[in-house]
Amino acid sequence: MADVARIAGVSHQTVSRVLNGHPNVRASTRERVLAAIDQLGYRRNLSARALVTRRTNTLGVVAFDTTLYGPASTLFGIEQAARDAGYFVSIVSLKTITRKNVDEALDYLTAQAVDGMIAIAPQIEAAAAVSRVPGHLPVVAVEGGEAGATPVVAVDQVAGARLATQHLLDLGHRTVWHVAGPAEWLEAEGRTTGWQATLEQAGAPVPRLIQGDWSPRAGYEAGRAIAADREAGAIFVGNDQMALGLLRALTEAGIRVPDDISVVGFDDIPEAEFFSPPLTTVRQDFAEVGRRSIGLLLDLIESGSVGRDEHERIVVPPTLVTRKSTAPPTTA
Amino acid sequence: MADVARIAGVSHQTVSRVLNGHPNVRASTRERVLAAIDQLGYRRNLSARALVTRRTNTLGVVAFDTTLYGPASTLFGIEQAARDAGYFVSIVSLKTITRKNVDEALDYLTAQAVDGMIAIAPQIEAAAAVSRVPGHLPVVAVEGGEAGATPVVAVDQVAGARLATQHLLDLGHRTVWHVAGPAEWLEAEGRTTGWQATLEQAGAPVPRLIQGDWSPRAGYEAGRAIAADREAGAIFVGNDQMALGLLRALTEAGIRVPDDISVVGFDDIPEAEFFSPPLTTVRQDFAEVGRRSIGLLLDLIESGSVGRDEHERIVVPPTLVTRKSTAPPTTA
DNA sequence: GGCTATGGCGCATCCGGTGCT
DNA sequence: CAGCACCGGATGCGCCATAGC
Repeated sequence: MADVARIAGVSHQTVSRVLNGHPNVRASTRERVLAAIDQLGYRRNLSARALVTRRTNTLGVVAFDTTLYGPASTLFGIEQAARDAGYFVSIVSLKTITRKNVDEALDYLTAQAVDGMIAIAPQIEAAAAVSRVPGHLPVVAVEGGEAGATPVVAVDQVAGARLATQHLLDLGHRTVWHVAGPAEWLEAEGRTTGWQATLEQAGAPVPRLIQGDWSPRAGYEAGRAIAADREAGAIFVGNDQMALGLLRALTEAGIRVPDDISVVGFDDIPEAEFFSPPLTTVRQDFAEVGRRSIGLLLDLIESGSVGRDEHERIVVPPTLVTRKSTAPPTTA
Repeated sequence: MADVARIAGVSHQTVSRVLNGHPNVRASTRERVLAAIDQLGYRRNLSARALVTRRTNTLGVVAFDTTLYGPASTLFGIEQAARDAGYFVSIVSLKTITRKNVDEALDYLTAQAVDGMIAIAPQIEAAAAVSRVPGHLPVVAVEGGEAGATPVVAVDQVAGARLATQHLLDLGHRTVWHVAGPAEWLEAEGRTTGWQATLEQAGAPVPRLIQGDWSPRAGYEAGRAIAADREAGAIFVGNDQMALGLLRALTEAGIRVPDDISVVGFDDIPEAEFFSPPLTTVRQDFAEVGRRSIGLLLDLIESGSVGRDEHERIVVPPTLVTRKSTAPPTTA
């Protein structure tokens, strides 16, 4: 910066003023400074800047299993939005969620002195951990639960499940079975809730819940069980991956979809359209979730508040994508 | 830090020494300092530290379409390895690759004064851009090409394609068709090369290449074309997603896999095992790629070299995963 | 060997100074 | 002479390194 000042024939503080868009600089002076900066290829030292401003211009993100389509997409949206807003993003992705794990991750980001944090906290344990971050640090939970005093941005899982269940009911199915995600996941919980509520509201019987773990394998096993007892005519599966496994199991058992059984998934992964048959599913707008969470976080940061007073909750609506895996029941 | 020093009854210098694991500190003093740190919940200011050490302890990663399984997995591996090594990671993910795009991303990370960079550069354009980063900054390209003087860590695409093609040949197929990824992708290029070389080596005819773009839709269209002219008996598809679309198209056309046509994919995404039929494919160890690239980058950083003298290239071997989508040809 | 004092990293910012209207 | 636009000197952020005790 001293060099720039010398070349431009001004003091280094004038350079600083130009850099920070301060008003009290004559246009011609600004030009000269800019020219010198350009000539030298100068870039200011962000560490020094952070030292005095006490802001690192970095946002921390804790994510879980970014190998899955949902988290990866959300992360992607977050990163885009943050960069557009001029923030750097530092990420920690965890394969498994344990209390220790999450605490370490939050600690890690705190050590880095991020200006704010986003935790993709789809599990109960993670959501709880989020509420333990140092009190002065703005935090937004994505897909977090109601618990704790952290602002949340989430897709409306209950509404999504209602969409799926109602769709099957509307087609004329007597009831709808459900293959759920793991119990610790808030999303699984929301979807189960929506499914059950819709059935009860319609006066339909609520079949026993089938537990899965999001994996295609779990879906496959659920499919085999369903194929074995031949009770179900319509199934709402907790995510598309499990739906894939389930379709596979039904195919192997000689059960035709949608002729014998209708299937609805959740997520609308890019592959879903090419399943056999193409999957009717519930689409989540992950990019929007990313954008909204960054928006909320930046509001908190810029307002200087920590946002834990009035627990804000932004909900993004999902939509139903109808394809070929659902049809009216064949009255046998 | 001054507070810690006061509580411990030493100078702030001694605190610094304890923090940096300096040897010349009496054990009892160290204890006192540690106790004081603990009591105050003190964390050192990394900006201040970076200012004087000129190292930010941050690694930059540029990735493309982290929504896809491959990039997401690689990124995950990188992040894990970096964190294990005590580095923060700052990411930029790009949806599309243009020269401008990539340059901006690299610029962005440079501005952040990262200690080193990893560019997941699977496209020719991206690989070229990588060679333009400021000369003093250590860079490793993942999935980059031979061009430029940047060290590279990559899965051996040619070998993978050979595995796939040879497998089909060994089953007795007269030749193997190939649905390739987009031409600008180095991975697509490598796979095509391996496929063609294997055919030529075996004295098998080389069918015309079918172009795809990695998407299930492209695979679907390729599948329709193949179903229409009924020439192919064995197909090596450039990735699993396209293979899914292709399987779908074949199914619709009443072609049975593997009875009528054998299909091999590439990637081994988690869903592949549950395709109809379960897909024989080539597995890439993305986590290993992530680890190796971080290892290489840290070597460069710690050796103070920039590593552009002897263009190192680390190659990770892929493996064939045999499932149900391939079988000997039915001699009709 | 075990410790303390001093200086400086590169920046922003307060405050005070110059020249002009 | 008041008031403004513009600019520079000094100071300190929290840390590490060097020299000294």
